[in-house]
Amino acid sequence: MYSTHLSEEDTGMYPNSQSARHPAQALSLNSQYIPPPYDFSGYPHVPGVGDPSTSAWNCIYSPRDEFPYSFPGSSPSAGQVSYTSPELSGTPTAAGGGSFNPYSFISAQETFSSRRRPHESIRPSITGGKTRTKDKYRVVYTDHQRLELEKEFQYNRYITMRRKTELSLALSLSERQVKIWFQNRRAKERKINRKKLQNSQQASTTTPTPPVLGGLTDAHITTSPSSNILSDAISEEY
DNA sequence: TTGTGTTTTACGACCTCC
DNA sequence: GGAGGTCGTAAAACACAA
Repeated sequence: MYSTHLSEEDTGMYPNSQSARHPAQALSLNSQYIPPPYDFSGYPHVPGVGDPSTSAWNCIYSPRDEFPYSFPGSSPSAGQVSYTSPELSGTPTAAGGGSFNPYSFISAQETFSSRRRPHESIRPSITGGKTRTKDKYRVVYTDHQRLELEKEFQYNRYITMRRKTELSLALSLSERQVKIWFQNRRAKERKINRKKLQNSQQASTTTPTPPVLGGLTDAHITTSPSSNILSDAISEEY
């Protein structure tokens, strides 16, 4: 039923995927995309989660050499993603001592887990494993994995090759999993935005009050990593 | 419990771009 | 041709009301 070829990159399907092109520069959706000037001195986008100057952000996301794109109307400096949800507002502890794991947001992970409590038995130990097999159709990512992916997503809707590689290593996921997670995450955001747009349209037709989400359109999700949409979405989802 | 609805991984099909 | 994009979907995992 399902092909078993998956996890190509676990076996090296994309061993050196150094594609020259970035999707954000090529896809049609790019009509919405405006590469902003990036001046990420530090990592200002997740105030509640990481103060670049004091937290693990510093070492992990140290000067992002690779974030050539962002979202229309957004500027990272203005884009203060607010992890308003309790789960996401965990304060990252200083990066875990010594060993190479730039993603040790221990407390964040813990707080993140308040809602979902995936079965331990199926927790992914996917490193290099197939993920859609008969007895393991899909794995459930750990809260930590999801938190880090989410943070990256807040920073940028489209992950770069380099960050994908870094994340996959740090989170013990394959690059393919990271890529697909981002695809799914964008789809989720579009879905949320569509829903909100519908709701606001309905509201505007049924009530005299102006729509709260003025100007919000799906396409523009894109607006900013720090958009209310997203914050809301996060709040809703986690 | 269990039934039901929603969310989360993962994929295939198809598209665009280089 | 190969990479990654969206879209639609399958099925597991999960939440929650009855």
